[in-house]
Amino acid sequence: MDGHESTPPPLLPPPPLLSPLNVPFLFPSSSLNPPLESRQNILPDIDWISLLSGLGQENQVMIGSGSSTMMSENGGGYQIQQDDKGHKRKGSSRMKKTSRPRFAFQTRSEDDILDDGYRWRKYGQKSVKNSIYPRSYYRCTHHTCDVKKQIQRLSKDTSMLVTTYEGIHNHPCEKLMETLAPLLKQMQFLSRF
DNA sequence: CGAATTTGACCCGCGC
DNA sequence: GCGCGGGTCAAATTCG
Repeated sequence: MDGHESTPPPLLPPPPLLSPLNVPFLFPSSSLNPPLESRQNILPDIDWISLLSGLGQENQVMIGSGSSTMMSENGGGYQIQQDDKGHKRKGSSRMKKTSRPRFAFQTRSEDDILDDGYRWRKYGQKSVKNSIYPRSYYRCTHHTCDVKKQIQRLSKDTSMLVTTYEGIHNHPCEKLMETLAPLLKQMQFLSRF
């Protein structure tokens, strides 16, 4: 029996903001904190809080680069969608029927696995219709966390990767913490003066 | 040797 | 009811 019926409280913003590492057009540099200017250029102001709090309804968010609204061929944009059309399996022990927040976004990446700071375990792979590439299914390895994600490459534009997150992490991002730890220590040290 | 991945089987919803 | 498509399970295998 898989007795985690209660859905964990959302603690973190959705992954797209935390997952710039291998996505050059999101944040061109390896820096975790790019200058505000360039960030706004690519990523318009998003009210993630209200976005997350409105999970009861259907939501769709599209983000384009600059003034263009749609994701385009020039490699300058990406697209975010959210929906909560959770699939249910009644009477089955396999899945909960609770609908969970889902975020889908496209990234332009050569790498099949984009490093978003969380640790994932692959639990399935399926070939999908109308696509020559298979879809991969991942689950967050954190014991208390039930977040899933699917990754699929577009057959139309093979450099595009579609990532769909389902659920919200109820724990901090390990790699991010790892990175920030020495920084925080130094800040603590400096703040004593 | 434990953890992660692979992969075929299985399950379920949906359209016809 | 049946077949198809998509999602998950779990045993076998690989990896670190």
